[in-house]
Amino acid sequence: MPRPADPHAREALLRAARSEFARQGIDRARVGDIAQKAGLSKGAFYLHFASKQDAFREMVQRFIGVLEEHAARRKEALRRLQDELQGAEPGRARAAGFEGECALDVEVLDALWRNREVLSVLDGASAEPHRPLVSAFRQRLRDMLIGDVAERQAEGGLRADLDPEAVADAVFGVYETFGHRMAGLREKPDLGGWARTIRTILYEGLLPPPGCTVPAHAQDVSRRRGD
Amino acid sequence: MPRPADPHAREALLRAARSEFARQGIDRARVGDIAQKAGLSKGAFYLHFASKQDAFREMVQRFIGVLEEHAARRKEALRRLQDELQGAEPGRARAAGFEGECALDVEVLDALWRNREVLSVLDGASAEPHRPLVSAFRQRLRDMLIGDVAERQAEGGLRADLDPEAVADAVFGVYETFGHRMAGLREKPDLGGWARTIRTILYEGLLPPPGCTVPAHAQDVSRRRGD
DNA sequence: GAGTTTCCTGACCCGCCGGTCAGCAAAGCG
DNA sequence: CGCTTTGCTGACCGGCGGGTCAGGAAACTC
Repeated sequence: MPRPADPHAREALLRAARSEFARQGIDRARVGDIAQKAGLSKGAFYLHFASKQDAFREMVQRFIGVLEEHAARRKEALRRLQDELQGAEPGRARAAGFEGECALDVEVLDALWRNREVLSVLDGASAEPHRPLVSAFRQRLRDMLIGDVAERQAEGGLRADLDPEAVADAVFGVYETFGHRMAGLREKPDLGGWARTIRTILYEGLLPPPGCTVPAHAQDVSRRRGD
Repeated sequence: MPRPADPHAREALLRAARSEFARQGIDRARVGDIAQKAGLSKGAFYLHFASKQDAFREMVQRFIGVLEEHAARRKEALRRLQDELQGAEPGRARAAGFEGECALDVEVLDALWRNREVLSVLDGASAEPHRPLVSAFRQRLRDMLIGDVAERQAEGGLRADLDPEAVADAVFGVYETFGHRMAGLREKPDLGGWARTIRTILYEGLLPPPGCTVPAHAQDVSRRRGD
């Protein structure tokens, strides 16, 4: 009669793996330390995973699943929001649309917060032999984002004079930097505030809005200065 | 009479080191391979550097120097541009200012292009024991950027209602993603186009500009949809 | 309680590689 | 050319750690 595997072993090993990967990087993380952290042995690790790299692969695949789930839910929620706001007065629709979208962004940021160790690990895994897996992961996210942007541009929601790939990369970059910020925090930040800031920067840009009290001369010239 | 060191040895070793670091990551890069790539021996490597980590540190410090030099030159060039555009008609000043700034951005992007291997290395060095050095490097860049943003906000060039740290992080994120793009390219991209695209996204945001032909209703609702 | 099967353990093996060092030779002066 | 000093070489050493495996024990059925 076969002995059933400890149902928690695999999860514990994965949790320990990502913690050690985040702390030491994949290459320097030791299987012995991972197993010990999980309360198991090296042999147990190798029962569940073919190799360290295998554990890393599963960690990434799970994270992809999380992000794709969020993307699907967000898409559907945006559609429902759009339907709800039809017929509403443009001003109210705009404000409610913005807040609604920010609320959805908060969910994504929350998922990033809960997976901030994974973000750290992925950060430090851009060289061989991890590169193919991480490149594929990034490209998958990028493709999702590019599709989104192109769709929004086609329906007039985003300016259509910019290359969707460039836009997607800019958006990706902003989220990634905010993801980095999470790595260094002990407590959950104000994700609502982050969502509004990110959305404002991405939608409206960094220039002062029209009607600003700065002298037109100073504004016209310094306005084109950069970061 | 002391034998002078080969004047090219250190440079050759650093070039080889960054190439191998970019390819394999610091931890998996082998000193034997680095030395061989430089046309020298392991012993020669250890004559010039205390350790692999030491070579990495010098690589990062040189890159900081490059970026700081560019930041200083850019600051000075912007000041000169500002003086030149004083008294000019606002419309012309704005357009000329934008193009002038893009030209300066091209120089920064060019520096990133020439150091794209370093960008790759830094990408993959976020775990211990490299973390302190890389975090310090990033924080230094971030501080420069935050200072810039705060200054621009104070003089009305950038909208002042956003946290300068958040703005700096967003800008940093965008440049970083475009830096990533460079890693995968064989030939220099159209940096002028990149500069304009980045500047447009950061200054004006992703929403369609006023006067767009999309129906107001569709625009008002879908306008608040996101990435 | 006995028997069977599988899970888990942790000692072990082997290859790898960072860093060392004895010795060779290049550089340059007198 | 001889001598001195230092740069450079590459064999060597020792520690490390990925992965293996023989054996113990847990799980479960009869």
